[in-house]
Amino acid sequence: MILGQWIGKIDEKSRVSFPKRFREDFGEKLIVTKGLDRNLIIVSVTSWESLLEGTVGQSFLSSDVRAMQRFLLGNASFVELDEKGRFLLPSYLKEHASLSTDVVFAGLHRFVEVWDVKLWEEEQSALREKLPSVATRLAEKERNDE
Amino acid sequence: MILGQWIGKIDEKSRVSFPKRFREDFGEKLIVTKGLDRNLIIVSVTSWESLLEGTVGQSFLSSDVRAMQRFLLGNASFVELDEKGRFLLPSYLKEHASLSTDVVFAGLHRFVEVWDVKLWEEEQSALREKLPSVATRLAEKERNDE
DNA sequence: GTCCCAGTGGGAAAAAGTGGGAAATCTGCT
DNA sequence: AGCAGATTTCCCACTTTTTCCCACTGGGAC
Repeated sequence: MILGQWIGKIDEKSRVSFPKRFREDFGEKLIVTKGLDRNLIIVSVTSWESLLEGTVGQSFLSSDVRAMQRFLLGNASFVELDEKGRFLLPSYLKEHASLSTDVVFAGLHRFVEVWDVKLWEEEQSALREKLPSVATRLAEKERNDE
Repeated sequence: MILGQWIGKIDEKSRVSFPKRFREDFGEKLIVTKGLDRNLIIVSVTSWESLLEGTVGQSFLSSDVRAMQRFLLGNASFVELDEKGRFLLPSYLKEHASLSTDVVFAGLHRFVEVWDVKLWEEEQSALREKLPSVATRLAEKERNDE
């Protein structure tokens, strides 16, 4: 179970330390990709592959398949940690998440999210406002699914 | 698994660097052809035939198959990389994808797409809008296929 | 305090990317 | 056939990026 948060830095060479506590779960090789919000997602190679099942094998004649592939595969990046546990962050990902220097790594069960500190804090305070209604909707959904 | 993106340039002589990270998977000899959108597709010689299965591998008695053959095969160009990993881009392909100087290479599992940077960004933001519905349709399709 | 380790920063060599000259080849025209 | 202009190929030079180290810092344990 991956959880907790950690604050790290991006240096001039776009290197980022991957939190030590997550390293044993993920290994030395990671997949970094765009998140659905202004953030990044890091997953291990093994869970990445299971995520892709059923989408990438299909024919490129379908425009839906092409769209999904462009999002899932085109935006992803395969990175390896150096001996100090750092990896190189591609610039297109850095831009997508508006990362400057200080970033937050948040463990979310099966994957890790990366946020710019500032945006993370904004998200947190926004969360405080909307959490009650979110909880209500989730509860309704759960009831309907049964 | 081919994934990730990279930005390259087309120089005055219509030469383009093929990203290093893709080179080991593709080798020195590539096939470049028109994509179904405003883009190009690059395939390795070895996976070219398997990629075509299900598209042009079918009977030539079907006029749809013939049409697709004309598009994919008729527009294909066989190129070789120079010692610096560059290849020459035929002008009819350059025009098809509206390429100017900066292009994006996106790795999509078995092949690479080439886009003009501007068009790629537009595609990305369009993707953002339609991704939820795309995901739903793909999930439904998968359920029906079972 | 000292030791140790995770994290951070940076130098320098190597590799990759970019640009362009000049020879070689091709093309069309007289 | 022979020439002129354009295109392609081969090669070299410069710039930027990446990679591989090594050194420093700061906090926690002893």
